Amino acid sequence: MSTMSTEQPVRVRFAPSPTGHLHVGSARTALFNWLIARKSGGAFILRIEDTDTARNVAGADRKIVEDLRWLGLHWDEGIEVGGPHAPYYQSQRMDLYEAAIARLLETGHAYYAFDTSDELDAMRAVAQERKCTFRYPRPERFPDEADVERARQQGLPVVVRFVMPERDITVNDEIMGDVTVAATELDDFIIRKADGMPTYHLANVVDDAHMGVTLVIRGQEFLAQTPRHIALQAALGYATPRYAHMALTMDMKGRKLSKRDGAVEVFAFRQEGYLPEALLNFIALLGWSPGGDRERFTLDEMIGLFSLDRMNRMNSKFDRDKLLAFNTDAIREASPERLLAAFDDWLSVNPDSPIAKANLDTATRRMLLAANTSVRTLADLESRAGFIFAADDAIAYDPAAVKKVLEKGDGAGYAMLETLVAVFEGLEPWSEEAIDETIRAFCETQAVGMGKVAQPIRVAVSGGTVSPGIGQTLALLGREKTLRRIRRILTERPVQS
RNA sequence: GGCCCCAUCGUCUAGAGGCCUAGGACACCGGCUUUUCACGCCGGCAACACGGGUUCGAAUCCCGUUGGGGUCACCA
Repeated sequence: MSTMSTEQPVRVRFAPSPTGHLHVGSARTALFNWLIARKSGGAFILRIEDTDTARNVAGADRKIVEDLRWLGLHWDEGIEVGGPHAPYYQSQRMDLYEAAIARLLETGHAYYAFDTSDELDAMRAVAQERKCTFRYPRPERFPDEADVERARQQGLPVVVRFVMPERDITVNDEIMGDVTVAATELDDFIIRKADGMPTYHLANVVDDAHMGVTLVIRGQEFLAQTPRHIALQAALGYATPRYAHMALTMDMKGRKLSKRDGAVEVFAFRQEGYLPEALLNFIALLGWSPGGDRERFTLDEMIGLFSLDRMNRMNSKFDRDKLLAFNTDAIREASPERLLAAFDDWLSVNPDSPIAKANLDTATRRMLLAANTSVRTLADLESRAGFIFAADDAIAYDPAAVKKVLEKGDGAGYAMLETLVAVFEGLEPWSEEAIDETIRAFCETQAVGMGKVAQPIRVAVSGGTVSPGIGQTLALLGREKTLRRIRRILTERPVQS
């Protein structure tokens, strides 16, 4: 079978910058790396690329760790778990970069430069005017240490640039195919910034080599940069790893996924009540398909099915509706234990919700879940049943609901509530079953439809027309609160017609 | 703008020259179910960007056009 890949164990890495919570696009990159590591019996490494001191956000590494763990994408080597190539923060590996830069300087593969950003901008502007690609003008004579000293004294920025070889470079990409970039498109890029930190290109290449990374799976935005990395590897005597550049995930308009149209961080989806298995399944299908009609998989199934040659080359759009559908199914298919665990996790990341503040016992949480199997996200439980646990005077009445359910027909709904008060006062015991049974019997003797009875109650206790089953709702609410809310609406009569 | 990548329903995709009158899923529309909202079930609408080739035959191969994306940083 073709799915029984002969993939050799690969060493892959996920190397985010610590700027905040994990973005779903990054999660997708992490997932594919993780999948192939698991499938091949290789290793998945988590490295933090924090060489941009200005952009680093304190605590972001912790958030990334939390998000990755929530997804179930565990790493074999990296921050927090350690490994043979520790440390896994680039800011702690400066000696490695310094050694590499020194070697490049000594062998004539790199040189110092002192241009200010204004000068650089001016040169680019000129190139722009002449409509040609800007390429940094390599000096005929490379500055020596004395020049560096002089530049420093003059307060000029001192950077190190790599001598880009004058040859076309082909990337043998496992997704995009062979991509050749002409020598004329590449110039002497910076490998050490004025603040002494290595640039992404240098640190990334050095670390991948030292950590024994054999396969690099990353977003297509890096494809055009890869020739630089290949040249760097050649100059440093490193082997070039295999490359696989994935097409990107965009928003529904084909633009970059932005916070403006909804959650983009894994943590935000967690707070919105998505299950990691649903998110992962959905994300996996953005640019990958095992072929055929199947599209629902567990993580374990994905490991078995995954292969790079099934990756698409075209960008995909993040369709939130489809994700919601996946989540709906994941909730419906989850075992009671799994669902309870997921709900508890949701409560832990939504501590301010009424439902979390109610500190429900396990039996009640189970009951709530069992009776609301039609929710699409765990957060729906809050919007559906949150009012039960809110304070009585926090209930806001929906004017349209009041008008339609209570006032219509000369206040028939209010009249119904008046009658119901007496019924509820004598109802024993106050349980879901007894309440349902009593209401059912009441409807029969009064010869009215269920809707005529249940809807007024809903509006009275919730303010709107939506709630879980009426028996469960009132049982959870308790007799006292039920009656209090009914009496309150009878006195207030919130909307005048 | 230069360079690079891409192009099947609105969206994710199946499709590796005849199996395609193009399949599945989501969304949408209609119906059923129903104490509310949903869920669910059934049915329907809907695509090979365009133009040239190659071939007995093209969604599948080639070229061009158009469109989209990426990249040209002391960000990763």
